Amino acid sequence: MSQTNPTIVRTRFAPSPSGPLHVGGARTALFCWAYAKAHDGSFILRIEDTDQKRSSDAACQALMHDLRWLGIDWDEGPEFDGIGGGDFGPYFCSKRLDIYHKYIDQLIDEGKAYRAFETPQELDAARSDAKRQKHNYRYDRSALKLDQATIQAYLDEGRPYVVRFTLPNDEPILVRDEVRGEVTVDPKEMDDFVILKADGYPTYHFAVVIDDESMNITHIIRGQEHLNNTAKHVLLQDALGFRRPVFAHLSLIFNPDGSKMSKREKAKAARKAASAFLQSKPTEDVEAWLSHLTSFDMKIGDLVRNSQQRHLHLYQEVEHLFSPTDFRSFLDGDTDEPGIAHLIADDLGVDLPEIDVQDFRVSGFLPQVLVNYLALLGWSPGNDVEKFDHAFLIEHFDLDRIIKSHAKFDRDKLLAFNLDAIQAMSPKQFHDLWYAHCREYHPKFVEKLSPERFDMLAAANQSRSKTLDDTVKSSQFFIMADDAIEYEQTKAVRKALCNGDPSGYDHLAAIKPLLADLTDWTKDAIEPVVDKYSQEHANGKLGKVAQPLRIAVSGSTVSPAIFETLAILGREAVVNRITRCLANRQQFLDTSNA
RNA sequence: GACCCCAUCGUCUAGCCAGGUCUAGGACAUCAGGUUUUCAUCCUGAAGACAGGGGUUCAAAUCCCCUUGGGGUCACCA
Repeated sequence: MSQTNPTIVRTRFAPSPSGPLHVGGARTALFCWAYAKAHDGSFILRIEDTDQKRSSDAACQALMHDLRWLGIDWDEGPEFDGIGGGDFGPYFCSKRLDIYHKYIDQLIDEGKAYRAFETPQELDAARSDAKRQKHNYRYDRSALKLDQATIQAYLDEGRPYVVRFTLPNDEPILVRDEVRGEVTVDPKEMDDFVILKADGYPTYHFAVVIDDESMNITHIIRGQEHLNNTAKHVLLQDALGFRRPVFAHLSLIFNPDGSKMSKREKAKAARKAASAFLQSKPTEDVEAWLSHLTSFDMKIGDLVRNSQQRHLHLYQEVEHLFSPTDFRSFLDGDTDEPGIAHLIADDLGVDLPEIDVQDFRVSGFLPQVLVNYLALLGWSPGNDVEKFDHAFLIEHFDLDRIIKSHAKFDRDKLLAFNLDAIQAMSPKQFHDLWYAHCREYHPKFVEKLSPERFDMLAAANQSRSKTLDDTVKSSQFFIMADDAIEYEQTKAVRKALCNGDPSGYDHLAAIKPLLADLTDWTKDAIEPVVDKYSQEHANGKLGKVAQPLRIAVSGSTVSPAIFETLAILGREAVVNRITRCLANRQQFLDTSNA
């Protein structure tokens, strides 16, 4: 874009602190940030907390935490973790009420806005009437016909009112959008919209216009859901004599099935899991399960530390426990409360779809990978370039390569990118990251493994970790008690243990003393012993011996490379587990034949 | 329903604005083969798209129109 005047680029991300940061919001923030940085400008974070009922400080903190985790730092905005501040504050709408009121008064004085006294109920009724008669609802401007004496009388008696903006004329409204081109909106599609709510707070439309002007915002990059609203903003800017910033509206991100990515996804998945679980249960069991669920202590802090409930959100400040009634109405689909969805999912051991930034964090995605992927979802640098970092974005990002069509979120591709990034790390980098992830979300891993063993496990897992979390899940047997290992009743396990002559069990019995006698318990010492054994007794087929060993120590056919696995577990655990596996031989044969 | 936006492999996209070099390129996923002590990797290969119809033009994935399909907005939410 040609910048003819030397205006300094200023972009802003203006989220509402009413919930966790959604990937869609994160992408908007990323694009605002990238554009500002690419043009030597400033990126501003402003908290749009004009909805008193839904805003919370905890959500705001979580939001900023997520932004910083992604590496999206703001030049101006709320102070947080060493950044923020600035000369155009306050950066919370709720602290700018006097500014809004000044402009509201101005508009009323100039006859460009007026007070209206209808109640929300009256308006709802009028709206549903209009809907029934199949025509579009527009506010009928009856408050405009009120004479001054009546208005004064209403004000004197303290009747609540809103302020509406008077639509100026019938001229089509032209919005220039950097990604969509010129969009015209017929004012007949709008009505005298509310700019000040009865509680004295401005609506989004009003606050955003005032704030963007007073904070010198030059470029407004936001989701396409605001495209229609932009006409209102333009009208307001004209009425107030404000400058008109550059607009760029981003298309939305969807689920692979084409549905909108929203918190409802979590509720849907949790309900599905619950109904599968409840299917065959008698009524009393359902009751018992519900009361079991309500017994969780929902205090923040504990929640996040508790690995069983690691998905529960930082932002949630739940004062009271959910009641069985809450759960029931959730299961009936009357509410989509994500807290309940996570409780159910954790209890049932199912994964919920990741839709919020923090979901991706607990799932073990790397922030730079998420940023890379998100940038690619709606923007393309061209030339088949796909992998890039923050610095590349700062260098190359611009509005002209923003994609106009909607995109579906492809989790498999994200996963592939994450694996690539993990494999590209140095062993030390991976170790440190994996350690931090375990300490945060799986503290038992850090507590139960000695540092030496933890280090070995990290090294053994790096190249097979699609996320920081998936190898933690598949490595549970490393921290289990020897007698807690359960042998999977699967075809693969049976085959490895029972088939052939000698069978896997026979090999285990034969190799056990060789391992028990090993004095130097390292990968390099174990390997030749097992290799030599398989040369002599299994036609050199290492798998014939390795698989039974793997099952004996882990309970399943999946683990890191076998010699590393044995080395990490230690001789005592390995021998114990082989002994126990052999002792279970008859029982295993009986039950697996049954 | 009204208005607005969008349309290239299953998915994300390059190519489109400045029409020919496009028998449409890449990535993820899929399939086949190979490597490997399991899983995951890794290597090689294959299959796979210009939504449909009209124009404009010597020439259209590229420009225009219509249809169809998808999405968004229509709050004292943002």
